[in-house]
This record gives sequence, structure tokens and C-alpha cells, in this order.
Amino acid sequence: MSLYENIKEKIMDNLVQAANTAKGAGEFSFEELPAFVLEEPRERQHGDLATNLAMVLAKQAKRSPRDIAAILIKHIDTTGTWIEASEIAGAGFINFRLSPLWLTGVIEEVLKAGENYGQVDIGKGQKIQVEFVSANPTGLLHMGNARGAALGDSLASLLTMAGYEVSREFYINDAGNQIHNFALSLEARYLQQLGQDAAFPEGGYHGEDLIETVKGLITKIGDKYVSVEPGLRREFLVRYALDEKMRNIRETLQDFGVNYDVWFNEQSLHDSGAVRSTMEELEKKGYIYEKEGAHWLKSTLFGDEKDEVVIRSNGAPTYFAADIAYHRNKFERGFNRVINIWGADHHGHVARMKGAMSALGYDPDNLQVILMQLVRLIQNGEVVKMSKRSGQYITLRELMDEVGKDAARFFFNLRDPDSTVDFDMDLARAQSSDNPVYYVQYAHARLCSILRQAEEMGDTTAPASELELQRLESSEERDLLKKMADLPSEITIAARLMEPHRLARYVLDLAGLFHTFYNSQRVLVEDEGLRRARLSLVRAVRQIVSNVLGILGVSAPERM
RNA sequence: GCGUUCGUAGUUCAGCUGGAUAGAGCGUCAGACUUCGAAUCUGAAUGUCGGGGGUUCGAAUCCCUCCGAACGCACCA
Repeated sequence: MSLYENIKEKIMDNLVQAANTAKGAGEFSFEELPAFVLEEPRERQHGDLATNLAMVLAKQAKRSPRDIAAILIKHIDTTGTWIEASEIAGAGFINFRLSPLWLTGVIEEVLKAGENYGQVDIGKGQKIQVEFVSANPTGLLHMGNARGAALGDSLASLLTMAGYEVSREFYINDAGNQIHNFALSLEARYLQQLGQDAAFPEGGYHGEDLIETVKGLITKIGDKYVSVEPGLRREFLVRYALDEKMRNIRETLQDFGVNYDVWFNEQSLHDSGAVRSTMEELEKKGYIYEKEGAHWLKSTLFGDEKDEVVIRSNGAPTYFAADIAYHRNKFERGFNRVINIWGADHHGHVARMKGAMSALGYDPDNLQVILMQLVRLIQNGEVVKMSKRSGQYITLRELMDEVGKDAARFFFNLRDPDSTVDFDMDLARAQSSDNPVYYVQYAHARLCSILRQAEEMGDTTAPASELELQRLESSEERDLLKKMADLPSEITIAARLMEPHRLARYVLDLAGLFHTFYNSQRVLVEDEGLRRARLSLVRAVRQIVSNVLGILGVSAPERM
């Protein structure tokens, strides 16, 4: 537990103690201590920490919050808490002012922990899987996938920082109807490129990339497959194209800073019989019935709006059936929690997937789905409908080429997944130098620059002493130190809420506080002790900026 | 029609389990480089938190209702 978290916990404990003491002394009574908070007030004048304990006790104690506050203050043991002053304010808040001396400990804490600063252990080594992107291998990655990739990867890093054992996974939909469609589209393109008369299938994939794939293939094998039996021809084309598409997807994601632990094939679930055995399991439990020749899952028993088909009347399993088998497989692999990142257009799928897990005897709460609102593409001030089938979309590759990996990842992680993002490529291109990511990266480069110059001046890297660190007493320095002390709590909250965007906000704030400090105080001053103290501060800030950018998958440049 | 998510400054967006006077970036206006990086900083202006009702000592946050938007409601995935 971090220094700051320790202090807060100690004060919380002492507050509980104080309430119990008062109760014992008969000064007021309560059955059970209600939940209360100890937090940093927004207004600086309200001190460093404030609690609402007196207010939440008021009802049970049948006394006014301010009276209760006065009694509590009387009983609070402040030893070891750094509390310097306590006062009653407003409706009955108790505000604490801490001695600023505790802050200097933060620097030592950061420098000691290094790249591990910010690590907390709410995960306690639990195994979590984060499945994200899982784009259909029938085309290139687009903006929506980019958002999913930025969110999923950063969430995985965040959870790792919070003490979970995390596995990143990509589910490859390489089976089913869409693959059949894909095959027909490829076949048509192949024949067309060779001058044959071939009709493009209804609902086929119109993307230009498909034509490129076929052209590439033709330079290798020519018209060899024109005269081959269609079934074999399609199988060959699909295998070739899927292989190429998946290689492209892997490389693109890797360039976007995303590295998966597992690439999972849907086809393997069919091959291994997992889909069939899962359906049999559900049938044995009585959750499957037949109607109009198809097999249905009674998902309404688990809160779904309607029952769902799992086996079509033609005997083929639906995508849903395979997905149930897939999620069962995840739990069988021993994950305590499984997180999926889905586009908001899949929200109808959530209830039935959780329902299916309940039916199989798993706790549906261990399957958590983060729904990400869609990314809308704006062109010439109008919304452009993106779709793989229409072939009209901006690819992740184009996005990286135009605005860069760092700007793109920061852009997406600055937003709550629940908010719809309008993305205007022209605007993004024009404003890319205004992207907030550069504000943070600039802070990092500036921090590095100071350290470089200190080194050139022959400044030793000797750490500042406790006494020297206590000379960091300007309000700019203290604000900065407090923010630095806050990182472990931020990680805890962000991990609990599964919201990496909180860290993007955090590091923006931190960078801002640093820039303010930089403009008001000089680091490389004559006074050796003070210089050592400020250099230690600079080193610590640099470490934190680097750590947080790391979680967000954004690089921390030493110069720019 | 039913369901999910959303509606906060001119604009793009933050705002954990309800807390005190709702915050940033961009834009606008006024300032700061012979000194560690001006991709920076300082200051100013800007709001019926979509409307209405309710719960509460206290609501942008929870509940109801209305309005508006996006997305779902296939033997597609």
C-alpha cells in the first residue's frame, strides 16, 4: 500500500474508533456505522481531506451533523496521521489539514519503486482474460477496431498494474456463414481479374483490399484455379485470403502497440467437437427445445428478451452456439473473470451470453462486457456509414499513417467508452499538433532535457536527503507531489471501474502541474541542496509520466 | 412499439461508491521568451448540467416521466 493510501486508511480507522468511543461514552448512539467517505475536497480552502461521517451518522444518532462532528473531533487520535488541524465546516463536514512534510516521502517512494510505481494489489493474482478487437478476418481493421484496440490493450495493462494476471485474446471468426460469403466474393474477384464473367454475390465483400489480395495471388499461381472444381477453388481461396488477412491484422495491431497472448480460432471449436458437446450439455440440463426444425435455447429463463436458435433447421450451428462454446472454454481454462469488449451494436448479445453462462452453471457476473459506443466517421460535415461490406471505411493503418499511433491511442483513451465518438479525419489531421498527447509527451521531453543538462553540468545523481526534500514547499511543488501520491488510488479506481481513460486524464493533470511548476521555479539553481531536491522531484515526475503513458500504450520521448 | 446507451460552456469532452462555489482542451480576449525546451505559462469571459417531478440534510450523479440522438430487436455475425 502506498504512503498516501496508508495515511488515508489510518485516518479512516481512527474515525471509526472515534465514533465507537463516543458511542461507548454515551454521547450519541447508532446501530451500525453507515458507509462514509474520506476524500479530497475540491476546494483547497477545505483542507487536504474531508469526511462526511458526521452527516451520515446524523439520522441514527438523532443529533445535528455539526454536533456529531464536534464530538468526533474530540475523540480522533491524530498520532501517526500527519493531521495538523481538524475543523467543522459546512453542513457538518470534518476537514483535515495535513502537515506537508509527509509529501516528501512520495519522491523516495516513486524513485524506489521505479517503473512499478502505481502498482497496487487489488487483483491478488486473479486470472483475468480480456478479449478485444476480434475483428472479422474478412477485411482490414477500421476505426471501431482502433478504439477497441486502444481500450482493450490499455485496460489489460491497467489490470496488470492493479495486480491481476491478465491474458489478452483475439477471437478469430474463421467459420460460419460470413466465411462462406467471403469465399464467394473471393471467387468472383478471382475470376473477374482473369477476365471471366462472374457475378458478384449478394451480400459479398466489396472492399478494394479483396481485389488486391486476389491480384497478389494471381501473380503467384496465375489462372490455375479457374478450371478447378468450385468447392475446392473456394476452399483454396479462403485459406489463402484468411492467412493473408490475419497476418495483416496481427502486424497492424502490433504496430499499434498491441500484443496478444492468445489467438483463438472459432474453427477449432467445431473441429474439437466443443460446440456439439456444449449443446449436448445444455440439452441435458433441459434448456434446449425443438421448434420448426431448429434447436432453441431457453434464454428467456435468464432474462433474455426471446429464445435464440442455436442449431438451424439445416443442422448447422449458429454463431451464437459457437460463441457459447467459446465462452465456456474460457472459463474451463481457469479464468476468474472474463472481460469482453464489444461494439455497442452487439449489446443485445450481452443478456443471452450471460444467460447461456448461467445455464452452464457459471456465475454470469464473472463475464463482464464493456460496450463501446461506435465511432462515426465524418466527412465534409456528414456522417459516413462505415461497413466492411460496402468497403467504405478508414482503416487503422491509415489512421496511424495520418495522425500517428500515440495521438490515436491517446485520443480514444481520453474518452469514456460510453460516449459516441465523431471522427473527422480532416480535422484530426489538421489538429494533430493540438492533440493533448503532445502536451504530456512534451512534459516528458522537458523533464528529460533538465536531467540531461544536470548531467552535463556534472551534477551527481546523488539522491536528495530528507531534509533537502522538505525544501520543496512552494504551492506548485506541493500540488505536484499530491498528484504524484495519488497515482496508486487512481489505478485502484480505474481498475475497479475498468476505465483506463481515467489515467489519460490523470497524466494530463500531472503534466499540467509540472508545466506550472516549471514556469514558476527553476530546477537547476545554484543552491546545491535545493537543486538536488528539485532534481529528485523531476526524476520522480518523469518516472510517473513514463509509467502512465506506458499503460496507455503511448511512447514517452526523450526529445521531440 | 420494446430494449440498451447517451444528452454538461461557442465546440470537443471530463466529472468512482450522491457532498461544499460544476471543471479541462480548443476557440475568443489581455499578458509572459537575453535565464533549465513558448509544442509552455499567467489572467479574463462563457452554463436553466435536455425539460418537469420525486427520494435525500445534500442530486450533473439515484428513481419516475416527457423530449431528442445513436444502436439493437434474423434459423446474419
